[in-house]
Amino acid sequence: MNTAPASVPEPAPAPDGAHRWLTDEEQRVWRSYLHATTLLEDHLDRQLQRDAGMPHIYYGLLVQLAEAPRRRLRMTELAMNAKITRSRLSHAIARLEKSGWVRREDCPSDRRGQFTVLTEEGYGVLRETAPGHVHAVRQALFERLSPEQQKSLGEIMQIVAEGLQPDEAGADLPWLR
Amino acid sequence: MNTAPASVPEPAPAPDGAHRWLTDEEQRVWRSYLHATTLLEDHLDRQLQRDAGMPHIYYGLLVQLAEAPRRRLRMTELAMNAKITRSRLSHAIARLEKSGWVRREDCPSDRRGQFTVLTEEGYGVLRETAPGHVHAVRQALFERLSPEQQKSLGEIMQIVAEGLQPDEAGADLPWLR
DNA sequence: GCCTGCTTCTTGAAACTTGAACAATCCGGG
DNA sequence: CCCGGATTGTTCAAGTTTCAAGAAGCAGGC
Repeated sequence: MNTAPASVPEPAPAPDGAHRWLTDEEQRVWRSYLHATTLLEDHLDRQLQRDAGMPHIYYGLLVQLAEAPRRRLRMTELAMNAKITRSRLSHAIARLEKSGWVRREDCPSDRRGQFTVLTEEGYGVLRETAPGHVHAVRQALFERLSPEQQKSLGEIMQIVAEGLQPDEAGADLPWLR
Repeated sequence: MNTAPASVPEPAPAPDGAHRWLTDEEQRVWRSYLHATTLLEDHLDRQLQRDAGMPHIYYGLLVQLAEAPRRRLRMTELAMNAKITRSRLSHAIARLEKSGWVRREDCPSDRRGQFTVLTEEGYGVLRETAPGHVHAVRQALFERLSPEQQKSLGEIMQIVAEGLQPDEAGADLPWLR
C-alpha cells in the first residue's frame, strides 16, 4: 500500500537520480492518495453491493451498455471501455447474465464475436440504483471539494491516465509518433 | 464503474436537491478519476506482482511492519493501518507467512492477540523491491505533475479520506464533537 | 484452396476477497 | 466469583480476479 518508508534502508543515492526515494511531502501526498482511493472504492463497492447486489465494476458495465447504441456492445469494446481484461469480462458477463440483467447475442458479421445486451430488467436495476450511487459519489467527493479543487482533480487524473494508457489516442496512427 | 449516464432516465428533479445527477463537468472529472485510479492500481499491482511476487496490498503490509517498532504489529492495528478487514488480513498474513516474509507471535499481555513480525527475509524482499516500486510511483504520478498539482492532489485526497473515515482523529475524544 | 498468423472469446485452476459465523478471551458490574 | 457484552483473530463458503491455455473464426499471401 505504501512506498518505501523511512525505516527501509535508503539505496545509495544514484548519480543520475534513479532510485530516489520520495520526499517527505511526496510521501504524504502518496499516502493520502492511497488512503482516499481505497476508502472511496470500498465505500462505493459496499454501497452498490447493498443497494444493487453487484460490485462497482459490474455496475459500470451496465452503465456502459446503457449508454451504447441499442444498449449493446461487443465484448472487446466493453472490456476496453471498462479497462478490464477480456477474461475478467467473460466471467463478469456470465454472472450478470445469470442475474438476468444482460444477455448475449451472436455477432452476425463476425462469428467469433458476441454482443452483450442490457436487458429491460438490467436497465430497471440501473434506473433504480443510479440515484443512490450518484448520491454516494456526490457526497463522498463533490460536496467536499471547491470548484477549483474539482477542476484540478480532473486535470490531474487526466494527466495520470494519459501517462498510463497504452496510448489510446493515436494508437491507430502510429506514424504520428 | 461510472455514474448514471445521460441515457439513464433522469430522476424527477427533487426539490431539495437530492437525486441530482452529476453535471457534465462533474461527470468528466469522475470518469477521469475512475479511469486514472484503475489504471494506476493495475499498473502497480502488476509491477509488484512481477518484481516482488505479491500484490500491492501485501507489499503495503510489509511496509507497515517495517516501519513499526520492533517490526511487529498486532493484527487489528495492522488491519486498521492498511484499511482492510481483519478477515482479509488473516488470509493475507497466512500467505505471507507461507512465503516466509512474516511470522506470527503470541501477544503476552492478551492471549487473544497475535503479533505479526516481519522476518529478515521479508525485510530483504522489501529492500530489494522498494526502489523499483518507488520508481514506478514516481514515474506514473509525480513526474507528471507540477508542484502545485502535487500539493493540490494531497489536499484533495486528504479531504476525501477524512470524509470517509470512521472518524480516526478524535475518535477517542468523542466529547470534542 | 490452404497455410500462417492474428483476433475473439471462453475456460479452468489458483489466488484473493468478502461477509457471516465462531471460539477464545477480556473486562466491568453486580 | 460470575455473568453479559465487547474484542480478537480465525474459518468457511461463496464470489471475484488473474493467468495461462485453448477453440474457433478471420484475413492475407501463396
